Formats: sequence, structure tokens, C-alpha cells
Amino acid sequence: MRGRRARGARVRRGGPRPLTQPGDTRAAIFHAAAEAFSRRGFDGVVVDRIARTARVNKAMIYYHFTDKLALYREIVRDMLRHAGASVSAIADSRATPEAKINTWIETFVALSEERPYFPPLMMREIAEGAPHLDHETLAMMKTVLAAFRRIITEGQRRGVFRAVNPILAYITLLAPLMFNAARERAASEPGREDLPMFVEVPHAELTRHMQQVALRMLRKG
Amino acid sequence: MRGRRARGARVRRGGPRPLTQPGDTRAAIFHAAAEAFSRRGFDGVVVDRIARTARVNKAMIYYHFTDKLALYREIVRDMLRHAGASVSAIADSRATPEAKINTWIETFVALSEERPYFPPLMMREIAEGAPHLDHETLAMMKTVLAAFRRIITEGQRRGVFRAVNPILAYITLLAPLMFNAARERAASEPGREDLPMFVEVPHAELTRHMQQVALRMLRKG
DNA sequence: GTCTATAAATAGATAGAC
DNA sequence: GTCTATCTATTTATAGAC
Repeated sequence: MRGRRARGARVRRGGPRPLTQPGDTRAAIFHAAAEAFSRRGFDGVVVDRIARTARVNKAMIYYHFTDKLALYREIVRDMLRHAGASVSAIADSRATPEAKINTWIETFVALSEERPYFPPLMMREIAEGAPHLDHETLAMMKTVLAAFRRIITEGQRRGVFRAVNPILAYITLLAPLMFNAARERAASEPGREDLPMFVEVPHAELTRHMQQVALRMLRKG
Repeated sequence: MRGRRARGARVRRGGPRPLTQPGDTRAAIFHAAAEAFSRRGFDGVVVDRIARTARVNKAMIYYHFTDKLALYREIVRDMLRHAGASVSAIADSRATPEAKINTWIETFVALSEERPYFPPLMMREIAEGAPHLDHETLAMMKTVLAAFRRIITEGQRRGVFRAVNPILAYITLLAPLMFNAARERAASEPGREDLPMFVEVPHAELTRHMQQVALRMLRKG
């Protein structure tokens, strides 16, 4: 705290500025943009509004992120980096395949709590065939799927999982988790509270449910 | 055929017009708009482009549908009317709860084939809290969910389904089905063919998989 | 019902001072 | 790094002739 204060307190001639520390502007833009893109989609967001929400001058967005699309991609990449690392660690751990699936689900829920803006954003991106993502970002998506696939294949090789299409298994678990995270965010919008489609479900209950679904789907018999 | 030709062939002074039959313009707009909204989202679509795709004058869109938002809502309502009728018929039929679930899944796949533009569109709408839907349309969503719920409740009352949160059960089946339909459409976009996330799965395989998941999720034991 | 032309508003992006 | 002012293109929507 002392250190940040010291940097921020550096006074320039001309008056008592700035109110923010170095790096804060960039972070504020990132956060405001992630929220906005999550709620309205790439085309639904106007750059002016990101600036206002972040309490930052619009020109700073272009200074820090080149343009709207680059900003959007930076947000997706940040999340995929994070998710890729977590999921790979699970796949490559020493746990049993069943335990890995359980942890995979818990990790998804935890990541969604850390970055609640991400599930709706990714859902939309997939719904439209990822038109805003570049090759590098798509490669990161591949990594995440590949890690899941390793878990399924391992379980099948060991004879504890039955034969399922790994892509279908992936979708069967990923889609409801994303869907629910998106629903939950949507529930916070005004006028949505009383709609059954948008009622909230406790995360512990969601996690338990999806773990049951997963193992019932995968286990033999 | 004769009748349509006769109407369309009615000649106005001034030249050999029109090339289209009454009602065709409206239908062309509807179809082009559904496709466009599905692929790019409400904000991602420009009205000019709908007109060009439909080979219709832009002003006709405003003549036939008031404005962009009303056009969008008309598309969603058309689908929900359709889905609501189908799902209610299943729920109120004489089949066993298990058979109803199986039929529910088959029906979803069939409806997605009839109106492939719908799943991505609805996915996005839910992801952002249905900001483009009015009260009436949201009520139609409620009807669809309520019908599903009746099936689950009936199964539980008869002792063949275990205790599950109906909303979670709904999401667990609906989300992967929507997700897959969306994926499939996205797969047809250029540059997406080789991505594992966008590989196609035959509908029969999808149906069978989801039916297994459903019954494994719902059955006791 | 259909067309052309255009109004009116809004969007993304940048120049240039500080 | 930050700000003001503004440019340019696009976008929704309509007026009015036919």
C-alpha cells in the first residue's frame, strides 16, 4: 500500500495530479470492457461507454489497446491462458480419472466466479463461430479441449469410462456450466428476477449436480 | 401454382412488374433477417444488409415490420410459438415420462433442423438476459419451460425419476442441444472446419447421446 | 407495395496540445 | 500518459414520388 501511494503521489507541476497509479488506467479499461462485452456482445458495446464506465478518457483505450477488436481479444486471451493452465494441470495430475472430472467441474465454477464476465462472452463467441478470434486465440481454445479429452481417454483406457464421443462429453458438461453462469449474470438485470429461466441456483448445488451428471454419463453400466 | 402465377402476373401500367408474389417480400425479409441475426446477433446486423440479402428494398423492412427490433422479436416469437406447441403436446400426451423425455430431445433436434437459425439466436439472448425480448415473448419462454417441468414432476410423482432440480435438469439437456446446434452452424463458416470445437456430429448420434444422458441423470439408482 | 434520396444520430478512430 | 475537439463513415429511419 505504501509503495503504490508513493508512486501515485508523485506531483507534477501544474496541480495535484494524477488520482490514479500507473497501470490502473489499463486495468480499469480492461475491467469495464470485459463487463460490457459480456453483457452486450462485441457489436453491442460502444467504445465511448467503456471509457465512461472506466472513468477514463476514450483516447486512452486506443493508446493502451490499439482498437476495439484488440481490446476484446486481449480479454478472451487472458481468460483462456488462465483456463488452459488450470485444466492442463488437472489432466496431468496423479488423480483418478473420476476425481479429475470432479475437479474439472469445480475448477470451471471457480473460474466463473473469478471472471464472471467470461462465460456469456464465450458462449456468444461459440454461437457465432468465433468471428472475433484470431488464430492464436483459437489455438488456446484447442488446448483447453485437448486437456479434457486426455482425461476422457485415460478413463477409457483404464476401463472405468465407457465409450463416448469426447466432443459430445465435453459439450454435455461445458454447455450447462456456461449456460448457468450466463443465466446467473442475466438474473441481475432488472426485470429478470421473477422469470424461472433466470432463477439462481447455489454454486454448491450446481457443482454437485454436474458432477453426478458427469459420472452417470461416463461410468460403465 | 396456377393461382399464384395469375396473381403475380397481374400487369401494372408502366412495365412488366412485379417479379414477386404478395407475401413473398415479407417472407424474404423474415428469412434473411433470421439468418443474419443468428450469425451476428442483433447489434451485429445492419438493416441495409438484410435488405440486400433478401433482394428487397430497405424501406420495405420498415413498411412490413415497423423497425429492426420489432422484426427481431417477430422471429423469436414465431419460433417460440412453434416450440411451445410442440413441447406442450409432448408433456400432455399419454406416453410414459421416460418416453416423453426421449421425444422431447428428438423434437428439439427436429425443430433445430427446421429453423437452424434459432438455437444460436436464443443462446445469445439468454447469455445477455434477453434484453431484446418484451414481456409477451418472455411469457412464451416460460410456457416452454413449464411443459418440461411437468414431465419431470410427473416422473417424480410416479417414482421413476429421482429428485433433481427441474431448472438444472432443463439446463443440462437444453444447453448442450443448443450449443451443438450453434456449433454446427458455426462449422459452416470459413476457416472453422479444422477446429475440434467445431467438428460436426451426426444428429442421430447427438440424439442418442443426449437421451442416454437424460435417462442416466433422471433414473433412480 | 415499392423505390430513391436523404435526414439525423451515432459509431470508431485520431490529431495535437499539454 | 492524458485530454479536448473533431473527422469520417456508418447506421437507423423516414419523406415523398410512383
